[in-house]
Amino acid sequence: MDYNFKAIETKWQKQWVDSKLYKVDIDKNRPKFYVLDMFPYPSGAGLHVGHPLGYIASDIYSRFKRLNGFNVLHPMGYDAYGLPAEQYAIQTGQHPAITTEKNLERYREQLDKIGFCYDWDREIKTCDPSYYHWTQWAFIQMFNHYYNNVSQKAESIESLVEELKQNGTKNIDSACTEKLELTADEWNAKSEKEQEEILLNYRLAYLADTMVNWCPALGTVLANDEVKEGLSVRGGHPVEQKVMRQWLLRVSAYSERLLNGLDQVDWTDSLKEIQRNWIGKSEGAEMKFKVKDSDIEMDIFTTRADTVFGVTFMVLAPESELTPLLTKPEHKEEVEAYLQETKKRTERERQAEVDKVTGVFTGSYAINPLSGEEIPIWVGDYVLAGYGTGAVMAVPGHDTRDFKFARHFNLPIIQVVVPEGEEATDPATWEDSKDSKAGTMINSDFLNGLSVPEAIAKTKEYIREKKVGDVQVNYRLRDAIFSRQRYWGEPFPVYYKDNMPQMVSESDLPLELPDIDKFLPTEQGEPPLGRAKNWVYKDAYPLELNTMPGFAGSSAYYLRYMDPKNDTALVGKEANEYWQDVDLYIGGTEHATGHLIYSRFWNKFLFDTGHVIKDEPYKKLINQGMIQGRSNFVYRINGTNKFVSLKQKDQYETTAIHVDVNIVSNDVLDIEKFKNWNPEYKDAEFELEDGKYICGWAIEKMSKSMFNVVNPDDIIEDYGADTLRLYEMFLGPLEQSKPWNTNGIDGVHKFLRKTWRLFFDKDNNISISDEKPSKEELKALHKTIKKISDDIEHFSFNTCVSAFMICVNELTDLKCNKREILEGLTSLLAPFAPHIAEELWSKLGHSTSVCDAQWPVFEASHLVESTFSYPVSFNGKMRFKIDMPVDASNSEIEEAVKSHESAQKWLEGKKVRKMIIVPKKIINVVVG
RNA sequence: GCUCGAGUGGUGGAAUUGGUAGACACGCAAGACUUAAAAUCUUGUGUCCAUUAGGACGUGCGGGUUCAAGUCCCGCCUCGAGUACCA
Repeated sequence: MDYNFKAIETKWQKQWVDSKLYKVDIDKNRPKFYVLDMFPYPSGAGLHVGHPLGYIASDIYSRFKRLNGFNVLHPMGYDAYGLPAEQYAIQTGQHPAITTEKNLERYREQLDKIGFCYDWDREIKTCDPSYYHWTQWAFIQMFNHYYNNVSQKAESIESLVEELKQNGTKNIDSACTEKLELTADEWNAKSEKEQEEILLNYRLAYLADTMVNWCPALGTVLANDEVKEGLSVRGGHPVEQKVMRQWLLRVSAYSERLLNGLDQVDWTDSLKEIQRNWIGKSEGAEMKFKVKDSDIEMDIFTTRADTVFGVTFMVLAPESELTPLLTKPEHKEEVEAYLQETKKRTERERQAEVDKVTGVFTGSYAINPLSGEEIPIWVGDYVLAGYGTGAVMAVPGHDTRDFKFARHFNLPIIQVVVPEGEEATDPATWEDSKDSKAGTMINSDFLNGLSVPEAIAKTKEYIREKKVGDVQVNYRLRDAIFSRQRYWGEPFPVYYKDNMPQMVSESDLPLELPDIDKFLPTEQGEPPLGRAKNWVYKDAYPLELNTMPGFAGSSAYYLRYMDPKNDTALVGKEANEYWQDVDLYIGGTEHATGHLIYSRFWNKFLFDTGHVIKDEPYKKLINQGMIQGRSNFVYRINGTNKFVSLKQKDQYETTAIHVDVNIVSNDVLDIEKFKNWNPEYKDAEFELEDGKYICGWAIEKMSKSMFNVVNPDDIIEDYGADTLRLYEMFLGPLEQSKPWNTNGIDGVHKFLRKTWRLFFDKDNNISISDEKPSKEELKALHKTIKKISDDIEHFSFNTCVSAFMICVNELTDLKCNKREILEGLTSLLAPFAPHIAEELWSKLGHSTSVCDAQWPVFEASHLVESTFSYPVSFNGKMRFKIDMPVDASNSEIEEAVKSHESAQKWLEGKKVRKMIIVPKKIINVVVG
């Protein structure tokens, strides 16, 4: 019996738990290192082989850091609130808490088998009241703060109230829903309720009537990142726009800081780019256009202030407040009909029919503040109410959408920019607008002859001087809608008094989620919490019926891991000062515009209010790739029960049928298992090739319906956890998406067996020599120490596995069983294959865990060679090799090359023009 | 449309700063051991030409820079991801 992975893994997993090997505490004598995985939502399907990829990588890194003397925090928990459990509850009546608990146990069982070094004493569940206590607490803090644009941070609402009392809004520059103008006297004359209403305009957590993404199928509103292409991310149901009174978080207040913070963190460029695009900063000008025969002024935002002389019409969003005000009586009917029509179109239809030009004239005219010209005001649904001011100045000559609109409604087009290398032409002949930002201004009065950037600057200067506008920065980032009309989520710590929201006292937290009999909305259309009995505060005031969204619980969980049992604070000062922030965060890129924005916002808020010491929560972030499925097919001849092998399939009319990948090995079908797989195939016939049935394959999403789901438990059963860990790493670069393919797993399993055999003789007795290792043996080890140390730091785990294979192959060839070498190898291997390493370590005579061994120290002296084998190339093509002493001079090398036997053929009849010698790299002879 | 990333053998992939393209593994082929199978071991395996020796070609395509390009520059093609009437 050789390498018995089952016995070894069971034994050590038990031993680790019993000895609390992975428990961590604050230890001021050692430097800290915090490695975090994005915690999973425990779905009913359990883990498939793709889920642990990132967990294995972070586990390796954690163990590596521990071996290097760091005190490593590596926790795990569950994002336990969520839609699937609730939907299951609606269908079956089963309480989501029960389903969740069941799924969670299954996850734990699967995770335990892989041998992770989590400190389970720090486990977090977002649905646990002792955890969501602090989610509710943070919400209260946000309600009690506003964002001061001058100090660039959150400040208490009391200080704002004080300012309003003293000076009104005069000196206030803050993030708000709407810019208000009030004197102190006006403020002081308001009733308490009116004042509360005004304060909602400033609070960081606020209640407002707002256009929301309403998903009728799910019966709830969704945040922007939960909607893609007009469909809900979960379930793919249509989403419509609707005005509702909802809780929001003023995330937009932090736009600039969220953007700037990206420069301080070590994330991939692509992820930073996704966030930058999502925040969507654009610098431009806000300009006021007076409306003819009216006191109304239209505010518009533009990034192309230079083209203001090319404006030939204005367009309002259908939802704009100005639309009804600017509609003249004789156009009223037409405009109202248009508004009705646009309202009926769903967001999805609107997006699908991007090319369809629609709009209607209001009858009003605006006056161009620069040229004084009168320009018609239209309504069109290509202008969005939610961006900028909900109104645009249309420059059909230089904007594609404006151009289409102008052509469709026969509005004038003026050229004001001549692109580089072109002449001015008649716009009537154009097929498209000229959107280029490089060119020279014409038809633009005082801007004529300037370049576009010069003209933008000059226009901005001009409008400021004349007070017709100002330089303005716009962000695409919206405030996060924070209410969900669901049951399975955190209750808001909010009650209503006189219809105004009030915060539950902090001493009454956590406000626990009540039990209800049915998980559906009430007959009156209230959220499910409307069914809860006694859902009132202090026996008098109704509590909020909405619950918080999924991202609430995941926004500050990394802080809670630092101090998970603290019942007086989210995180205690001592714990926060020791653990500080996450040094390495590993998770999927799908959280780029959701969780990773919200939790950065949440953290910055807590930083502003002095509850945490770091402005950015995640120092380094790595996105592991997605593991796709690799499906297998069998080919049935149509109308028969006969299957033909891959090669022959084109000779017949066949249908490809998905076959369970677990009964296929290296694309060879196990025919007996296939017959038993489905009664339909019991009597199937086969046409083989070379005695085997070869299946076809395709890369598809890993899903039950494609029969391509591979369960880690099965792999562990057949090969062991160490093989699974190594194989997942060996598959390719961590960050790359790739299909799961079990084909190569034999290779890494063989490697582990080969490693085992270095330590044991034929009879499986340990056989270690205490002799001094040879030069070759030392070289093999130290080469590997260097390679592994460097590659782990670069998260290049696949090349680590290769390096181990090379090392073990070399040591096997050298028949090495020297203690010094094998001990070094064992500690190097420990982060990757902890079970076998632990077993070998104990067999080597150690009584402590290999986790606390020393990371081997690389000594360059073992790699020093006296000669180097130079590749010799002629005109860039490698022809032969020549051994030279490393200290050989260039002239010695030149002589040796010229007189070398193999060189004669290449030198014959040619002149050596040059010889390039790169020390310890290459020799290139230029001949001709 | 815009932004970002990637294209290397039959397959997964390696080549970290321009310096031997294809490490390591899978698969395949031949052989050893065995009654047989498994396991293990040995050898070969980019393509084409050549019995061999050897040679030509070769990192999506077309150019360029360089003694030297998978790697740098210019122009394209294909695939993937993100995002979108964002003014």
